Amino acid sequence: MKKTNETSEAGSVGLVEAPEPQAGATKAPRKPRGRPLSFDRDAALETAMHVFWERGYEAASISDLTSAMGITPPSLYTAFGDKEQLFLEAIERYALGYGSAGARALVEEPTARGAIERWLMEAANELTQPCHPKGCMVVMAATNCSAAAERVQDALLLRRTEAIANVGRRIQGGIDGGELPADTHAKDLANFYATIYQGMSMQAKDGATHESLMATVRTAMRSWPRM
Amino acid sequence: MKKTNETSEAGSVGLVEAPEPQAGATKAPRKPRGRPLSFDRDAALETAMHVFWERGYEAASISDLTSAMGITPPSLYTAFGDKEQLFLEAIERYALGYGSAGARALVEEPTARGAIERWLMEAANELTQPCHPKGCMVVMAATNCSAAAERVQDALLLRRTEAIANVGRRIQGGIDGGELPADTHAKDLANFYATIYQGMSMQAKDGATHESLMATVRTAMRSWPRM
DNA sequence: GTTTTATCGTAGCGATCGCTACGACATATG
DNA sequence: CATATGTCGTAGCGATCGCTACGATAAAAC
Repeated sequence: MKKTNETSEAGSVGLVEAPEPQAGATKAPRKPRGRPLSFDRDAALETAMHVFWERGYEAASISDLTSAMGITPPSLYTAFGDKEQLFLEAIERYALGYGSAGARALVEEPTARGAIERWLMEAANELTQPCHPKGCMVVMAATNCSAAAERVQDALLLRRTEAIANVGRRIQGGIDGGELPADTHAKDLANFYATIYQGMSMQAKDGATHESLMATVRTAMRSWPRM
Repeated sequence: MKKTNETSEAGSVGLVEAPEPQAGATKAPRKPRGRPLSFDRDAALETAMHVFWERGYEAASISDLTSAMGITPPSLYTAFGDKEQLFLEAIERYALGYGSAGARALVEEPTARGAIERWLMEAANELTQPCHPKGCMVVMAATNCSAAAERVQDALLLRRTEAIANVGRRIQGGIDGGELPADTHAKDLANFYATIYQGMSMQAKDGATHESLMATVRTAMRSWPRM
């Protein structure tokens, strides 16, 4: 068996920060034994992410991926395991990059309302950018798949579920802090704004403009509970 | 060439009402020449619709379809043309059946607000029914496809666009009739509630309950413009 | 009855799918 | 140097995809 997953994990961590060689560490950062990869693994993963983002998990064929990444099938399988693992790495990369604005808004904004509003306004901007595929990859990349893609669908569903839970916790914090009425149902409100976000993602894929999504955000904020 | 599309059209019309033999009409309802179909075309189409609804356009294979419909591939191609035409017929059937509640609410309700609210409340019920696939077929059945499915994607996009336009016209009618503030932007408000509907469809596919979607509808109606 | 028309079931077409065997090649280790 | 390790490109595996040729069969037209 080949142990490709080891380097695989290191690669996705390397997106955040380089694996700093600790001074006097026991582990030496020695080079691996055999012939090294002849391509930039990170750049190839970035390209694969865009292909999956554009086409979806199953519609993106190995042929689509390898030609876009500039490598051959054996190289892809050596570096990433198989199609499913490559997709999961691509999703992780997406979540840490393009898809990270929402989580940042939730922890950085002082009020729950400000956090939700910033999340959606930044989404209106990001989902309609012309330099990458429209819509949210976590929402759109595996909506209709065959039974063979169940693991991938479950992974995306888990990410969506956890994101909504984070929104709910932020809202509950607002309730506890007196920002929102005490009788506010945090989960329902979180589901509402998640519904808005997922709907915006589909609208963006259907060609909606940034201005159109911004209007939707403004309208959605009118549903924010009044004290 | 075989002329299967002729009977094809008649079949989808027959969903609404039987082709009544007009008294003294010039066209006699004579039987077709050759060997008749050995299966119920309407029932087979209904089954195909459910398979497409459950799996999506591309993930539903001819093998999936024929085994569910209880027929062989040649019978499918004789009766429906090809996979694309079968899907388009299935979508038409869906729009006239399960997906027709929204259009009905728009024309039947006396107020624009009542129409939108009834549309979404009925959607909350329909999208979560356990006796058929979750979510809206027009929204979900071709979200991530290969380039080969462009025609199908365009057909669904057209249906979504027209549905939103209908909502916009109903809202504009409410503005003109004095039900809504004169400065209300009908298209923006229609896009907002379409975003809600499409988001609800994804939530339903992710396992949301009827009660959860109803809570979202109630929250969304708080965004309705106040006079 | 014969002829014509059209669907039937069997069987399989060419294309593409995800994936890999295999020998050549490039690197670290001894 | 020789050896071990692991990626390289070529070429193609078995499976499935959407779809169809073909002879048999069932109905209407004659």
